[in-house]
Amino acid sequence: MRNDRIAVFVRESRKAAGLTQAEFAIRSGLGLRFVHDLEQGKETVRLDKVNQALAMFGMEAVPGRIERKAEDEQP
Amino acid sequence: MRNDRIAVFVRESRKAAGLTQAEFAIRSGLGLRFVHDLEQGKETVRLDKVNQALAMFGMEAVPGRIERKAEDEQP
DNA sequence: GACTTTTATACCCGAACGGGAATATAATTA
DNA sequence: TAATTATATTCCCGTTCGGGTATAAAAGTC
Repeated sequence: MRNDRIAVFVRESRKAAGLTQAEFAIRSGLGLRFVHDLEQGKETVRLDKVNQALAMFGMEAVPGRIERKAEDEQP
Repeated sequence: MRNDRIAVFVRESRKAAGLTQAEFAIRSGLGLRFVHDLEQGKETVRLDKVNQALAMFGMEAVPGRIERKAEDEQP
């Protein structure tokens, strides 16, 4: 599993909005299965669906510099 | 066609690197067809492939605020 | 600890992605 | 303008996504 940035963003935004995956699926017009997969960081999802989810929060997928997690840093 | 941010970024980065679509396809391990589709802004591409392309420039798909183009602005 | 809600998996299957390769069209260059 | 190179488009087709639904597991509540 990877692609945490988008997965984490969607999950946290959804929770912040007080929605369950099921509710979010309905409101966004996406399938529950997809919402789950997306939040799990599934890498092979389709970009249009990802954007459909991000659009719920005024966001979209854009290029961003890859950044290491703190744990991976060289001391 | 939509998803210009990623499409434009890949196209311009590739050209800046002095690569043709064919060369870029080979180096990135992606299909020529996909590279073309991506640069055309095809929306239904798979995220892992998009990231595979962006990774060539140290980038990845991340959530970003949707921004209108200047032309769409209300005067 | 029993009950309710939410999240995680599984299955079936139509729809569509993407690779490779061939060809057409457009853009560069000599 | 002819020749060369790059980009766009098309075909065949194996692989896989994602919807819907059912169920299991986990998390949260009283």
